[in-house]
Amino acid sequence: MSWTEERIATLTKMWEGGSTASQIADELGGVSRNAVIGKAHRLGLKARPSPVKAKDAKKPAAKKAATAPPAAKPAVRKPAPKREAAKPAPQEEASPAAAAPAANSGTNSQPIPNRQEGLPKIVSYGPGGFLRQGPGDQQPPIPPAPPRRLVPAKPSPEIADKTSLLDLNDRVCRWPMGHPGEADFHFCGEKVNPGFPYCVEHCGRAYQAQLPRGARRPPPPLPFGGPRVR
DNA sequence: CCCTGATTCGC
DNA sequence: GCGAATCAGG
Repeated sequence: MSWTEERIATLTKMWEGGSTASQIADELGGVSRNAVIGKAHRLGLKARPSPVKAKDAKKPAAKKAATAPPAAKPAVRKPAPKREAAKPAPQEEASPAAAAPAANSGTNSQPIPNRQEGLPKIVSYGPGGFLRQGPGDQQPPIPPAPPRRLVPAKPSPEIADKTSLLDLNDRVCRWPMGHPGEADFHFCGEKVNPGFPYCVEHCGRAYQAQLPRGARRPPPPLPFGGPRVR
């Protein structure tokens, strides 16, 4: 399985959208969680609330006994030995500075509460790999009010005033037109169905019944030949 | 235990 | 460039 443009696009969107690497890997299929993380890092998009504490001011360069540790370098990663022997250097540095009262106590603010707290919320992704939220995430009622007919694509008049990523706000339809990365990729841009991220027309397409992640097999009939080609 | 992301390093 | 193995925190 290779990293095509679309797979990378989906990975990027989901990663930035707050999905976990496992979810992304599951969605993409054919790749492991580690592959997703590795790719994300290679793409340069990292920095997300990670469980491992963010060491700062300390040198983490004691991991693999980097430069020239005196002998005893296990080096090779064996397939299945027990834990790698030894963390060689305890690395003791006596904090010399007397004062340094560290007045950075209030700098811990992570504006990223974007995590499912065990809720069975269903998060899936639309045609362009864009976050698609369930109706319950917005406002419980409000029937999508299906349109009379579904026209293939007739959102904005011309591509001249097409809705770009920067033009998105919570009043215009975020339905992607085309594929990310393409020259004329844009968004629907219609006035949204109040309470939804899409216009009335695209709500009818976005909010089709989505099975839980486990029992989901055939992708729903999405337009534009969505990114998932399994 | 489970989960998470980070990192390393052989391929 | 890729990703399994590994690490490390929650």
